[in-house]
Amino acid sequence: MTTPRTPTILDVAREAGVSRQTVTRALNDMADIAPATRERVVAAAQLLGYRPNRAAQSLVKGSGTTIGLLVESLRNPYYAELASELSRAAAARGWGLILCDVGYGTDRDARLSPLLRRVDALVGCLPAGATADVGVPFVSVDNPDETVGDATVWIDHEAGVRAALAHLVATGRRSIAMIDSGPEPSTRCLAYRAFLTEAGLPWSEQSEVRVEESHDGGIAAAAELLDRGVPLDAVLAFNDVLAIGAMKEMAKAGRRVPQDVAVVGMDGLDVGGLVTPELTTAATDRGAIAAAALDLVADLLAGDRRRREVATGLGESLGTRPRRTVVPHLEVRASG
Amino acid sequence: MTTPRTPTILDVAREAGVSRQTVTRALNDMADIAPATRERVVAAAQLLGYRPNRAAQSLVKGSGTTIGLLVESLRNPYYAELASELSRAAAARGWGLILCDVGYGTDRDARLSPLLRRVDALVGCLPAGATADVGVPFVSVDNPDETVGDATVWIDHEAGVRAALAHLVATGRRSIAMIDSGPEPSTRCLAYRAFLTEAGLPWSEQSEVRVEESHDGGIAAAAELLDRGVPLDAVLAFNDVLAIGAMKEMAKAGRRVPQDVAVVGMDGLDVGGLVTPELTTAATDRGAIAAAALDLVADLLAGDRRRREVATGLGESLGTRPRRTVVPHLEVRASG
DNA sequence: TTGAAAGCGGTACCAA
DNA sequence: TTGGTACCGCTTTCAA
Repeated sequence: MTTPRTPTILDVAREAGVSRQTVTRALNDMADIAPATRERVVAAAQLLGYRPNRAAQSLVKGSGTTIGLLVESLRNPYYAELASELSRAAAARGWGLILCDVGYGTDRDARLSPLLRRVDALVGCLPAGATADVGVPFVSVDNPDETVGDATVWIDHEAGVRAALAHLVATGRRSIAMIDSGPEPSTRCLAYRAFLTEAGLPWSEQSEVRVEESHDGGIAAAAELLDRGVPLDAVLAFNDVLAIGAMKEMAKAGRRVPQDVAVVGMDGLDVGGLVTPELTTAATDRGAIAAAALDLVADLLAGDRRRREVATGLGESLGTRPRRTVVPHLEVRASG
Repeated sequence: MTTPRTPTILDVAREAGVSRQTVTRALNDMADIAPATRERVVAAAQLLGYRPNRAAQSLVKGSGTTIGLLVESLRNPYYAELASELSRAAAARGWGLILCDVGYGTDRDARLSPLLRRVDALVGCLPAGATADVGVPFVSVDNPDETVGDATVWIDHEAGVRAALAHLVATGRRSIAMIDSGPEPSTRCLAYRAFLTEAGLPWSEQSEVRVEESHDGGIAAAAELLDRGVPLDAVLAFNDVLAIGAMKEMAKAGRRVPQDVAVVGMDGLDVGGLVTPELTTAATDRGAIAAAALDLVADLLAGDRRRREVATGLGESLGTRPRRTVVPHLEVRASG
């Protein structure tokens, strides 16, 4: 038994006894077609299970922009909220957004390559130095390593850290530890040190813990801090996920939050509102981050065009478009 | 100044002084091309900012499957976790997954239509009777209304409810309320009633609250239950998000959870592990749900083919493939 | 109202 | 090692 290939517009035309243009007219609700003819065509298409070939359609109409979103895992609420914003921002521009949940650890590249042949550009939120040279424009979001990608959305975490610490100081805290993430002191951590110094607050190596960026990491960090037995009336965490883990461990160890020790996170995730007490956090505007990322993608896509104009002697000059957008922090959102 | 149109392979060929096939060879790392020629071509492509047209490429090579994922909002952790699984399952099949975060309320269709011209099928997780007749195969996930979509992933919530209630009863609870969602009693709610009856446990209309499916809904529901002043030593919630809201409100009202009142959710979301105490929940296997959904998509896509065979007299018979996959619940995950 | 022909931008096969 | 040519499936323009 021969498997018939998937039917094309020609098959429908043959079946309906008309030409292919007539099929197009019928199936696309165009004018100038006799109702009877249309019905016959529609019936034929239905019978054959015809569905227009998307690639052919795109080829002739222009394919529209599709971008890929790279995240470690959508189970991390930070990425989930960002993806939500990006999806809407993309939809607003009429762009498609292909999701690539690369997952922690392994075969990043394996998951990546099938994606690359489908997108015009990539927006990525990957911590490590992964994903260097893909073939398409690449906008990295909140990546401390600015050498990654063709453009960067940079979040002003220094301001966020200062706001968070100012809040703690204003509420009378003096022994403030920091839960940092990553092998090296982050920008946030450096800002933390600078603030403490300027404010004349105590700091020592014992004030900092460095853990993996996860809920469990937050738990481990809090346990470690308590273990050290140093004075501690507040903790600033690298982000909300860590902060929530820390809060949980503090409570488990019998410390009252925030009476005994205040915990402040960064990001302003929804989950911060689910826990008790609600998490105090230096929030970022993920809508703005998403918008900035898509603007950069648009710039990059347009930049190719501009570069071409110059190359062909038609353009004026390249014009130095910023390849780095700085997104500010919002106010500190204190818990009830 | 004329804006040059985006360069095609022909432009590169002209620039490099070769034929277009040679360009293809050079750019696709194919054999049988002189290194010098390749370099020249690559340079020309680089100069022109050439990038192959995806649509054209797809047209000639076969476009590969791309599916769309419809969710209310990725800010709802349930959808986020499901999207994560679906993304990976799709990647494993070499499929692309376009995300459509339709958002609550408004312009669903507006967000939907640009998506439809990009996908071969749709997987949707929409509660209301939205999105009836899209032009592509549609698999609805966990939708109580089975008339929606061409196939359904059905979750055996009845078993989940029974397991959850059995757990409560085993720990000595007798006055068990239910927080339900939606205007009508859900399947879960009916299962709840049946279980109570069979177990000889008390039930009255006062035992149920019906609220909007959100964290705030959970808060409101708990407040309402407490207001009623009926006996209450346990609450079963329609899902984890509601349960977490309820837990929070209970604690706020001075009820100890779980000593005074136990709260059980359904879903088994990660967030259940973030709150204190950790949420007890009747978990589902979202990996299985995702796999089932993609299997159904594959069936649907293949079904078109089969239908065609029959229509053209080549196929045997349609064969009644199930259009509804039932995914079981996992065990109840009790808190510490 | 319908049909014929010319592309859209690539890749593949065969001949040079 | 390279180029010529057909063709992928659809839409659009122009005639009939």
